Amino acid sequence: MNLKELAASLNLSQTTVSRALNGYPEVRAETRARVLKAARAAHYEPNTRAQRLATGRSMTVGHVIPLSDQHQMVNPIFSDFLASAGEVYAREGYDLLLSIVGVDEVEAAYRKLASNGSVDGLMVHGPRVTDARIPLLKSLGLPFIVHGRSAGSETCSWLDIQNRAAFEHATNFLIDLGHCRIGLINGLEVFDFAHRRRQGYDAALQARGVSPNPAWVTCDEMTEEFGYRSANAMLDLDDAPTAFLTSSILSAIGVRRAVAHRGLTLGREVSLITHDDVLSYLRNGGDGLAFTATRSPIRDAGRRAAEMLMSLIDAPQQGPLQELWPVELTLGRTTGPAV
Amino acid sequence: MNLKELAASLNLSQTTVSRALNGYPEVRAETRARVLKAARAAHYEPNTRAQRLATGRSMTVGHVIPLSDQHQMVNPIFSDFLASAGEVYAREGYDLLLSIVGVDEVEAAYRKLASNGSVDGLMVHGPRVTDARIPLLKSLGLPFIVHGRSAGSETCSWLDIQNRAAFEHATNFLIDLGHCRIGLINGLEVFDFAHRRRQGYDAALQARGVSPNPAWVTCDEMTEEFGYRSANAMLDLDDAPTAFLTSSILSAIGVRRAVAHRGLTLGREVSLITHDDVLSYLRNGGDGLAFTATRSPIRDAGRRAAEMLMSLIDAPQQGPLQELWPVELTLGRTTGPAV
DNA sequence: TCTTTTTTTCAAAGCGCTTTGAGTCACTGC
DNA sequence: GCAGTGACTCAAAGCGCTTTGAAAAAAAGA
Repeated sequence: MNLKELAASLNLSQTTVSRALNGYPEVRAETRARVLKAARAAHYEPNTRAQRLATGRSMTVGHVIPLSDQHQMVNPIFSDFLASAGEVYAREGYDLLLSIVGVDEVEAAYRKLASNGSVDGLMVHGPRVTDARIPLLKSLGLPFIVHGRSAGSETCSWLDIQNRAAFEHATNFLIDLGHCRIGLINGLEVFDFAHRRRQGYDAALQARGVSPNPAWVTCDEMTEEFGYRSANAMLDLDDAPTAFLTSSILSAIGVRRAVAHRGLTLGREVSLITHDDVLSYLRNGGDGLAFTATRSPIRDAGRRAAEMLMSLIDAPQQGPLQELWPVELTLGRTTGPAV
Repeated sequence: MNLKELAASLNLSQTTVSRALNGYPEVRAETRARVLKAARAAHYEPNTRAQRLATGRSMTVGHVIPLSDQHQMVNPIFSDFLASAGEVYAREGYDLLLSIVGVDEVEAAYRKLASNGSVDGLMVHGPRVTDARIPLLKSLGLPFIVHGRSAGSETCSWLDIQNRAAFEHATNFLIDLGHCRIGLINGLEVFDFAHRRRQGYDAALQARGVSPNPAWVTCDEMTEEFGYRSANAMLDLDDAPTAFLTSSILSAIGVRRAVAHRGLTLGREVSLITHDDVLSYLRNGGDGLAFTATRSPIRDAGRRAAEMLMSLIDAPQQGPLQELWPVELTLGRTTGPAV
């Protein structure tokens, strides 16, 4: 059943039926009711392909997820981010086009999405400190939101959290507890979030006159194993850290394993603060998991970023939308005074 | 730049240009080269909306991800499954439409996707023991692949692993080690995979004359916390299990935490076998994580399921495609003889 | 009653592509 | 010299919808 047939069955023109269905005012209430009833009865659904061609809008937003080449690894925050963003899109009648591409095909993917018109807007994940995608997207003229920041993002729209302040705060908190050997188990510092966290860590150490040590800092994909390995290696040092900062709760779990394996206890001999994206299947809180953490729910970010994108698509000429969210430090059971 | 303009700039008709670009034979090699060169120079990309309307194919596959209502939780396997499936789609020139919907809107979502023609095929996630989606999709006439099985899936296409056999095997293995109190920390048994795993567990106990105990079985969303809680509760019993089976590595990590918390060691006082989907950021193996596990990489499943779907879209009339993958039991350091 | 305004409906022109059916042109072979 | 064959190319007809500009019908005003 298509519009033409539906119109014929009602003895109306396609125009009238289309207007009736789309809520235009130039249709008598009685006629509209008749049309809606018939449409429902016939299970009529307008063909999206035709609709999109006719309107020139694709009613689709694109998420391009870069797949890190070596490990073929998908950042575990994506599923939660996508889930919450997806809800917003669905509510607004938009489709979500997910594009999974190797890290060096990302640029080509954006270019293609833009030029073949298959999306009305884009979400940018995992921005790097300097990121070729930002200038590219600016030049393409498609609305986009960056989840995070990057060089050149002053003039574009983004949603980010205070990574630097959060880690500065966390580091200070550990120093206040008497720790002066603090390990940082960070994400890859080519990524802006990790770079900023490092800056916060460095700044706090410097401000408090605590001397840094390169051996106390590692950066990599934030897996459990990476946390375990890093903590193990650092704990083997003569001047082993007495406290750790991790950039992901998965790495924190790895640190916990390394610590437990040595018969030590988090919050006693070793302290740990992790960043917590509040992943739905890795809740921090109940039952003693309770890492002391800088918390910022990724789902809230996904939801808000999607809303911002919708708004930008509706009114592309509006100035850049930028939101910088504060991050709270929540106390768990993994921090205690230095022994 | 659109086809019309491109054709005009070349003094050719749209037909010829279209044929040249799409590799049809009725074009002189020289002409084709000229067209391709001009297209590249002008950064021409055919408008997908128009292409899809004209061809009647949407070149899109839909993944509908049900969001469990209570916890708003996304199964962590989805991101890996999507990533690997997405690669296949990209390679074949298909888009991936991701639809995140509440668990009771799933049916409506499928119905809509089918009737407005926005996808050429569908992937069905998380089938239940009896699942209304299966008969619905059969009636809709869209190609689809079920990741898992369900009542009525005998006549449709699916890819599944031997859940029942895997857990029967694992249970037998534990019994062979002398364990006769075995806890099962399962997923929600409304889901087919969990139901089958339970069957395997039950069957092994029965066959070996080991008496079951309802207190040794729990089912829920497979979080870390759930594993921790379940193990804790069971270890508090007078007749506490000496071994555990878990349906997810996350729950296994929770069990490990509970066990460690009591000063016990996995592989010594308590044994543990987990199912391992080989999630990219939760590798089992290196550095002592090494759970004894029934392994089945979810990425392989995603890739293969996507290939099957592509094949089904290309030739929808072909008989149902069904693959049942064996699951291997790999030894780690978390199993040992009962004490 | 007749014009003017408003309401309601319509025919037809796109949107940018693919594909059909027909045409042109240069070669063959008889 | 002419039909017969390939090799190329083209004009035009969709695909199913939205939207414009115009017309018909109904209501209002003079």
